[in-house]
Amino acid sequence: MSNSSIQILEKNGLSKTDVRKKVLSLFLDSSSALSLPDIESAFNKIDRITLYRTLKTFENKGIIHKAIDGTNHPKYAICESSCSEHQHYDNHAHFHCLSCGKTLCFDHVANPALPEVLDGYAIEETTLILSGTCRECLVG
Amino acid sequence: MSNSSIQILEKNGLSKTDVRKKVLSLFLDSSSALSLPDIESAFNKIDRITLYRTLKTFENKGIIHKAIDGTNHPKYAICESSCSEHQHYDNHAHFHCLSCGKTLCFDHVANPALPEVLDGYAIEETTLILSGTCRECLVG
DNA sequence: TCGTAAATTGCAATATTGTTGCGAAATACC
DNA sequence: GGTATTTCGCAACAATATTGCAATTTACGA
Repeated sequence: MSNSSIQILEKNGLSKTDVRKKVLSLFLDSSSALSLPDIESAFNKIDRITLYRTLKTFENKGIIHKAIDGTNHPKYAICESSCSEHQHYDNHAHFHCLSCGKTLCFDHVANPALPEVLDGYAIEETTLILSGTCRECLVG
Repeated sequence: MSNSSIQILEKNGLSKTDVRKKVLSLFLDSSSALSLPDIESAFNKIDRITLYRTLKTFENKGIIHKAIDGTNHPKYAICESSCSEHQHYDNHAHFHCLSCGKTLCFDHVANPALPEVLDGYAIEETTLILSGTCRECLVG
């Protein structure tokens, strides 16, 4: 259990409970976005309901963000350090591997910028999903 | 019940059942993408399981396509006429209204083109979601 | 138009995913 | 160390999705 998970909890004014420390460590150690079942199966015994609430708390605080990958199953990943309770700045694309199912943050690919108004529609946010085959699966 | 729904069924070699004709008409008449509950509530009595299967059949045949809008709830819309059982060509963005929840096809906004390989990842498809406030809600 | 084979529908049962309330336990803090 | 507050974990429940199977409907040749 890394030290930084405790630091993150402190920084965000969250109490340092076992569940939070464990889940946060998992995110810090993981290179891909995690779904609720992913997290559940990473521990031998963890309450699903607590997990829902923990993820919601983390998301509200700007510690993790939803990684939209088009699968209709929410996944989460650690946020940029600039994210806060008040605003997320995770303006990057996510890559979804159709072979292994993993979803990764592509921090180096920004979501496209669009005019604020398009055909009378107010565009507040853009989300870009890339899908294909990841490096590991290509090497296979 | 429009005539074209029957034509579409014939073109795709599907038997012309009541459910299929009704659901297809609804799609043809609708300006926005439809979720399963949307369709369910449009008719006074329709079996949910049949609906799941009908949508899957239509999707496989290239009659409708999933409109990914980041909500984790699948929605569907009528495909381009060029779509077939073998290949979908619906390469456009979808707009999701955060106010009324409706999702629309933005046929005039193409999904971004990306290199086939990026950092060792094979990109097979890109998906673009625009979210904001739709025309109707802005006026509203 | 009728009869039969094949496909589709709708019900039952079940699995999966997500939510709410509340008492028990853990944490924060004096 | 003791107490107020927060969090956890169980129970119950709601919503969403899937599978098997018998009954109905459709397609189609006679």
